[in-house]
Amino acid sequence: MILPRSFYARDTITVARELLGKEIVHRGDAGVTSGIIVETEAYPGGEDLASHSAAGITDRTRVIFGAPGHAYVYLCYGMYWCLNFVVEREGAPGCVLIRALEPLKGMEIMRRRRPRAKSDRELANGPGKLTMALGITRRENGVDLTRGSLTVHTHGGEVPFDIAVTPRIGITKCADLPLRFVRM
DNA sequence: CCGCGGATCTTCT
DNA sequence: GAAGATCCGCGGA
Repeated sequence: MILPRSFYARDTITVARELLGKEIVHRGDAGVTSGIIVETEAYPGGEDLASHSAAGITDRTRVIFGAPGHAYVYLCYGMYWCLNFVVEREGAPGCVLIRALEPLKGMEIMRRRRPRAKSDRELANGPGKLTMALGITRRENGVDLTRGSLTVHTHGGEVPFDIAVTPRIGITKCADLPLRFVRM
């Protein structure tokens, strides 16, 4: 089942936690690839200076202030694409960074896109790696996650799991907030 | 396994 | 003009 827009139209931390265990599916030119979300980070906006939306509405951040259930894709360090999901109600900023996937469908396609991966678990165990594995680039910025080529689904047969909570990785502002969530 | 530095370019100051 | 939500290869333990 595709997650409905109401799933995303909630507070950032709740959505970041509940995205763990869900399946991201991308239908690209090479075929279908997918993976289970195992690591996320919350970027709630507002007082959080680490959130891109702290800069206000700009060409880059406009999508973060828009309707929930859309993708926010940006270029990191000039070389890597990072995938976020827009959350909170329309007009309120908030997004969730997808930091790692457990590869599921289209493993052959992902291996071709990630020639440097020495094992299957290295295919998508990082924010830049998972966009490479799924073939996600600027083209996907702003797309609707409830229809189209990039969607998020429930994943049946999921057994309960623990969630580890830690500070977010690789930031300098608001670096101590416990906003990173990892499926154990 | 761990730490270090280079690559590379968009965005905001 | 500088920083930045990263990755990879290298060298050492």
